[in-house]
Amino acid sequence: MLQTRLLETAIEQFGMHGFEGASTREIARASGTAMSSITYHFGSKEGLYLACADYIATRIRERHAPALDLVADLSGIDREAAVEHCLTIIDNFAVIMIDPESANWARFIMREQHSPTEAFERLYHGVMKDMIDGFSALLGRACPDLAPQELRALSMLAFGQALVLRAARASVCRALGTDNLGEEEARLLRARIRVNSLAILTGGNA
Amino acid sequence: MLQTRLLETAIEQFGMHGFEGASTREIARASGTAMSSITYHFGSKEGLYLACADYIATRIRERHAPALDLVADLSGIDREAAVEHCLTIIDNFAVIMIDPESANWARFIMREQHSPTEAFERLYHGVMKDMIDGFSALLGRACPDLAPQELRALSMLAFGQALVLRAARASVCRALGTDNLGEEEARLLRARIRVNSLAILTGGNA
DNA sequence: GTCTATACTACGATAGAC
DNA sequence: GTCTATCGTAGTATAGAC
Repeated sequence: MLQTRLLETAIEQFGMHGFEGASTREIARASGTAMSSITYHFGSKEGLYLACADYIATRIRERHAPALDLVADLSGIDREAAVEHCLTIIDNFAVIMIDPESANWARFIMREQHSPTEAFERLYHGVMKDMIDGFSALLGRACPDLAPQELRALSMLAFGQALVLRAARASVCRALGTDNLGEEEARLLRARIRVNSLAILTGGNA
Repeated sequence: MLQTRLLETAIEQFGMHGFEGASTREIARASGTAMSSITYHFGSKEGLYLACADYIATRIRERHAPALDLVADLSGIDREAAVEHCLTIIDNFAVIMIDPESANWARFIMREQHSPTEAFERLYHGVMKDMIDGFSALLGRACPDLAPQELRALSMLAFGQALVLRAARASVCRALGTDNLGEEEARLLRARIRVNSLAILTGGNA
């Protein structure tokens, strides 16, 4: 599919060089087609950029489907199970942050986090909102004494532990004395995230 | 100082639009000078970019001087004091991540985290290395049972909690239902980070 | 040291053949 | 639906006046 090939190349290029820095000529060339195909299929460079946001949201939603199902129905879940579900979701997120595959669209999203455009709206309402809302609700079962606003803050901080593995990847690698995050490093990091998260959920905020 | 004015404008522009996206013309114009001044003072666009990295490293080092002093001499520090110092440093970092002033150079650094260039070397050896090494050593006093590699992993994860406030700023704001992180949100977030960090240091990893 | 003027390249968009 | 050709604009770098 030409459109898909263009989208995946574009996400890579937009992530690597930014919106202004990426060139439609190069995106087309790397996709094995002519630049005017972008105009034809997406209207303009900006149209392509927004289509990338939708594409990313869909892909993430697919990948997080198990986690979203986990929080879909909270009725009759006890506190211990809620804690365990939280740990699973955070670990799930950590795996994605470690995975090299997340590099391309992570950079795309990071850029939007700093100065959001229409593309951020599509990402947020396409997948982020449901993840944050769902996780906060689940967290409420694990930490029943926290106010709603505190739960939302805690959600973001908990994700932050895993996010750093992508957002500050180069520093993490340096700190661990490695070139990239292989299986050994992944095991170490996920284990620590689990221990930390358990302490947060059962110690400090219980 | 013309050079300083150019550097600060450049950091803003490089952060906002990326290396390729930022234009030397615009940087010069916003600094109130001609574009050829950049060539004269920094050699080229790339020279300006690298000079920005050095400038950022120096600025951060200034700002983190109290924290770096804190970890300079660990002799005769007891465990309780080490925990308290860790909490102070993490809070210090959180304040910087919340501060709007960090936005410009944070974007610059984030870009380098994803695909490091020579500029990352200058940032890392200019300030990051000392911060990570120092904090890991301090953490070793707070959590004496952890192996050195685990301490380094834990350091990065602990910073991650604060980093998310800058790296995923737009999502954090949405989650908290606010347009920006004001005093009220800052108080809430810092309090939670402190509680979480205390739980991590004394509960899960003690 | 800072300016103007200019050479050269690459960009996004569009028109029109097929 | 995909291509080639081309237009107008904006980029970096450089040369040379002052």
